[in-house]
Amino acid sequence: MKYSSQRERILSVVRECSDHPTADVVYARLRPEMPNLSLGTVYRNLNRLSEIGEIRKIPLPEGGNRFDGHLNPHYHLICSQCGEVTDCPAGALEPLLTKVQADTGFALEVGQLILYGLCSGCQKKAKDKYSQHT
Amino acid sequence: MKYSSQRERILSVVRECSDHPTADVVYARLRPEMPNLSLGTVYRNLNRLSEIGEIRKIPLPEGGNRFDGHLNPHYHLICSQCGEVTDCPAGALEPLLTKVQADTGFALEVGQLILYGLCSGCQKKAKDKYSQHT
DNA sequence: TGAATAATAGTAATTATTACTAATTTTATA
DNA sequence: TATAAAATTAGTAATAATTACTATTATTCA
Repeated sequence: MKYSSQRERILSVVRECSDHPTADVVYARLRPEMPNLSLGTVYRNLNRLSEIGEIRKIPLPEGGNRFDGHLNPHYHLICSQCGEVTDCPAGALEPLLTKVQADTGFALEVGQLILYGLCSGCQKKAKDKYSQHT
Repeated sequence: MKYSSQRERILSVVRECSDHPTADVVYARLRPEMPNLSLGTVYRNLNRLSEIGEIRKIPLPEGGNRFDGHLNPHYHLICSQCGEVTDCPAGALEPLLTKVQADTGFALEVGQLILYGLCSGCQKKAKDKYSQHT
């Protein structure tokens, strides 16, 4: 793989952001400094970087992908309501992963462990909505 | 929600198949008996059925969704290589769900617990590939 | 330095999905 | 049972995210 300044900046942006940007967001953030950067280049490089393990790809339940430049073992919680992606340290999950592996023969990728549910904010909102009617 | 024969058949097909079909597959399976069924109708109904909890939507990492008509508590293992979706009983994971919930305040949807990794078949293939060079 | 190769920009194409609208079906009621 | 209101459908057009294509540009290493 040859060096390219575009790829270097794309990697930097993903590493510096902690908000799990989409390809589009990475593109928007780089446009000011690289006015003729192409969106296709962003997609191509995000995919290659995640293939070689420099970053992680996070598929969203509602479609689309986000990217994560932090490689420390952690998993992702995605809120089905607001779409927020939260990081959680993987530590507590190690025994579980071992168990799933033993039970199923499936080699789990910790970086791809994604849990869907409702974040505490949206749980509260949902509760408040119901209590209006009581 | 009003009754419709299309929705009834769509639900049946998803319940009868254990292969987690996509909207496209459901459509293809119903076409012979309902020649002017519309793909949009299939999408609309699969989404509504999953909203009301009659079926489950399974987002794939590579994009696209699959659907599951089996509501017993289980989670899904998705192979990053071949895309195969395997069911696993949720029993083994209960402690995990409790722990994640306690740690993060995140209300996990068991039906949306999706683990990505390599299935045993693809692990074997990958291993065989490497051993050619040794 | 310069040939070989990889990467890019810009555009077109693809894929899964949703939106739109007129016609049809369902349902509750007279 | 007829019928009016509302939901649903078929068929088509539109959208969104992503990939493919190609001529040009940048990198590499001999």
